[in-house]
Amino acid sequence: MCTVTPRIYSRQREQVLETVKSMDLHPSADDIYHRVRRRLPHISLGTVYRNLNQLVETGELSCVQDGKTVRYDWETGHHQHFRCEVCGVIQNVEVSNKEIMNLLSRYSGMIINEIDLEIKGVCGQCTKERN
Amino acid sequence: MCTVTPRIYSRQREQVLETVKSMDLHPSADDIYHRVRRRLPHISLGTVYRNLNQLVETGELSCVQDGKTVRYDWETGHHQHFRCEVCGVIQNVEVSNKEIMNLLSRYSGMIINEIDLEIKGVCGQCTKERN
DNA sequence: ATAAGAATAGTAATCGTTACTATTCTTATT
DNA sequence: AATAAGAATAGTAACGATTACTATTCTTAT
Repeated sequence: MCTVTPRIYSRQREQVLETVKSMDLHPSADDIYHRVRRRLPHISLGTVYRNLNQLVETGELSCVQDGKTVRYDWETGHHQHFRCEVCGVIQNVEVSNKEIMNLLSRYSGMIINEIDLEIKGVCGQCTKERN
Repeated sequence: MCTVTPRIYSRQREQVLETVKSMDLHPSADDIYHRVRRRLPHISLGTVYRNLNQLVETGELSCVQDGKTVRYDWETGHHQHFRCEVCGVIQNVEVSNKEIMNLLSRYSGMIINEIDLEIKGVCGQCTKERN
């Protein structure tokens, strides 16, 4: 039996989700707040946070920790992150978890549930601009 | 010519470093503050933060982001982290960067400087206790 | 002994986020 | 359509981690 948390429609949640989907990857809650306010000028920051958290819980969005701030992402499939140390952009990259797990085979006492890989470097764009 | 940032001795910095070295891995700034106060009861939290940041900059300590708080580590060599989702412990694990980089060979536009891998799961201790 | 300027203690301020509360909105039922 | 239960909201206060500020104290080269 599959109990779904009862959830009521709200224009605010709809707009938060639509807005994240319309933005480049990895906006912060504040970025999203300012963008949503174009459509719903009276929405409050707390509402944005509450809905973002909920949407992450239900798997409709994913998120990454970026220093002390959380950034959101409409790509929810399995992926890892590349962060450019020059311009700060975060790009999604795909590395198979299975391959990473193979590298960890020597650690046998623990159960591995999730792998978070962050690659830091200089993105393609910034590499070009440096020359 | 190698210019070293002028840095003056301070009992506080010495104790911060000694204290981190004497603690289990990954204490937070606040953990360290409370421990250092046993020796230097008048040290201020700001001083602990300032010195921790400095010690990380000079490579005498390393640090990991843990949610919104930073945790410190006297192991400065190359290593990755395993985080237990049950007890919250962070353990250092070693995975060769070269092997991970091989998995990323398809991403050719970017320059990779650093790899941050966080593995989440259940640690050996918690696995035992569950049975 | 002295002077320049690091470093400090203590406090206020910042930032991202969560908690609280009175009010408004959604929805199932009539 | 009217109603009632309880989600969700706006607005504000509070929070935790961290940084900034400032007058005072320490360290060190001279």
